[in-house]
Amino acid sequence: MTRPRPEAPDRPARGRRRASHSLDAVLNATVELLDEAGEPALTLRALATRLGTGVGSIYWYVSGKDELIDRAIEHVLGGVLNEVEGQTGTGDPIDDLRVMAVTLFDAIADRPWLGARFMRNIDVQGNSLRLYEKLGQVALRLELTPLQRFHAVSAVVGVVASNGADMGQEPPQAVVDGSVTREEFFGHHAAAWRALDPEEYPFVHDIVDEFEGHDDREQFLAALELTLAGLRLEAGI
Amino acid sequence: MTRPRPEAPDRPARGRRRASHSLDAVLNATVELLDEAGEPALTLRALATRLGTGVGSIYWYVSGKDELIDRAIEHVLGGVLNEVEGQTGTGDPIDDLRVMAVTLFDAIADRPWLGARFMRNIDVQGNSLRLYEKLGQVALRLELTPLQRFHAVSAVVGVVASNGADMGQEPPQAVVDGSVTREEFFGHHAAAWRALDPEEYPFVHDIVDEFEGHDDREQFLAALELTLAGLRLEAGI
DNA sequence: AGCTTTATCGAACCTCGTTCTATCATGGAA
DNA sequence: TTCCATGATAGAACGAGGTTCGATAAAGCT
Repeated sequence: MTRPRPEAPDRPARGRRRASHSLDAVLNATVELLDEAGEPALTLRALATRLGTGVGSIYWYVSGKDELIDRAIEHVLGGVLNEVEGQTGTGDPIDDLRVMAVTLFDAIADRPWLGARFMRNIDVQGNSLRLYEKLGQVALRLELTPLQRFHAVSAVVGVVASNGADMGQEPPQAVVDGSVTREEFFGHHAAAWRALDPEEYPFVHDIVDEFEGHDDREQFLAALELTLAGLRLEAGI
Repeated sequence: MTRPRPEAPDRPARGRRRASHSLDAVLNATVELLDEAGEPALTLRALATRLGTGVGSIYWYVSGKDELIDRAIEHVLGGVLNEVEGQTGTGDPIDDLRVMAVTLFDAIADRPWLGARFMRNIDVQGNSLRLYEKLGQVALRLELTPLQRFHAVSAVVGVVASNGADMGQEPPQAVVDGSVTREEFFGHHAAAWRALDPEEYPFVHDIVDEFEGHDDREQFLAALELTLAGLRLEAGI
């Protein structure tokens, strides 16, 4: 986690006199498109159409599609940050970490496209850095060396990102046309797994039932719990 | 983790009489391109040129780029599987899990492009499933419920994938032109972090030294250790 | 009134994945 | 041997997408 970005020379805050579009409008429309149909739906032409403008205009606010997405992520992360800031309890640090991690995860679950890039690049200044900091401040309350703390926070972010990224890739047809439900989709594969040789695939047979009815959130919570338990042990509390 | 693929109707094994190209050749060239310059370098035209053939030919072996990459991953995962199969010790299950996870991670570190898609889609039949199974067989030696086992293996895979995916996105210019070394790159951002208000960003200041000199592998090992410690606790050993 | 900066627009360009059609070799059937 | 189905190849053409460019207008400044 926490790899910085090459540099994003933020445009000088110019006075938007009669701004028909402004960066905010572009970002809002971007988020709309992403929410509605995920990353593939976000094309510059579609965005321009929605904004009632030309493609070229977008390039005045943003250097390209990459920056567009990065800025959109920062945009929605602002909301998440507010949510997280409201819940910095003063109780057990591990419990606080859990609450914050779950909040992050739920935000991603709501916007699967976030999962793909989430927290992969922490800019200097920005909401992702602030989120990282907020998480870390809880870790400051643990009796750890700075290195241990760095690793601890990275690990927690990793669990969120890893399980969150998973949500970003739902089965394609199931969503588009409703021909196959999620149950059918997983059921189909579970059946294939059950058909495997039990001698050769004992583990797959052992967990196929759990796989068939598995819930992404529970899976995330379980992974988080393991990491937090290890952390509690390391901190000796 | 472990989301199955929509279905890959594997082409019937036809006799390759005087096969000038064969699926293997295509896959090898694909892996070469990916190794040399990552995913963006893999275009069908570049692949065709390297094979000394036309783009259309590739489509005879593979249904499209997606399947091409999936098959390429399966291709290299075969080697990883062999490595892993040689080291299924009979000692402490947790130790065995660690060894296998580290082997997986190192394989990804060698081929950063693997990180992005690694284990995101576990096909029915295939090396990724076999790897998953191998990991799981170790977990079978732990006193856990099937659900706990399912979550445990998913968590371990998640740690590998999450930290492995991180390697898949090194700073771009640093590799292309050697104008900026890795040290300079991280040093630059560390400096920016140090310039932040210590009151507002106490955690960032606490760990900035560790960040500046951080090592991806150590970070992965630390995260893995936390998960394994939690697992050991859960299994009561 | 000029001139510069800010902002907009869409045509044109280029790359890429994919499709389509033409073509050739091979191998068995007649 | 001849002929056709099949295996296999090649590359032109299509369409979608990101990005560049030049033209243009509106707003501020001198």
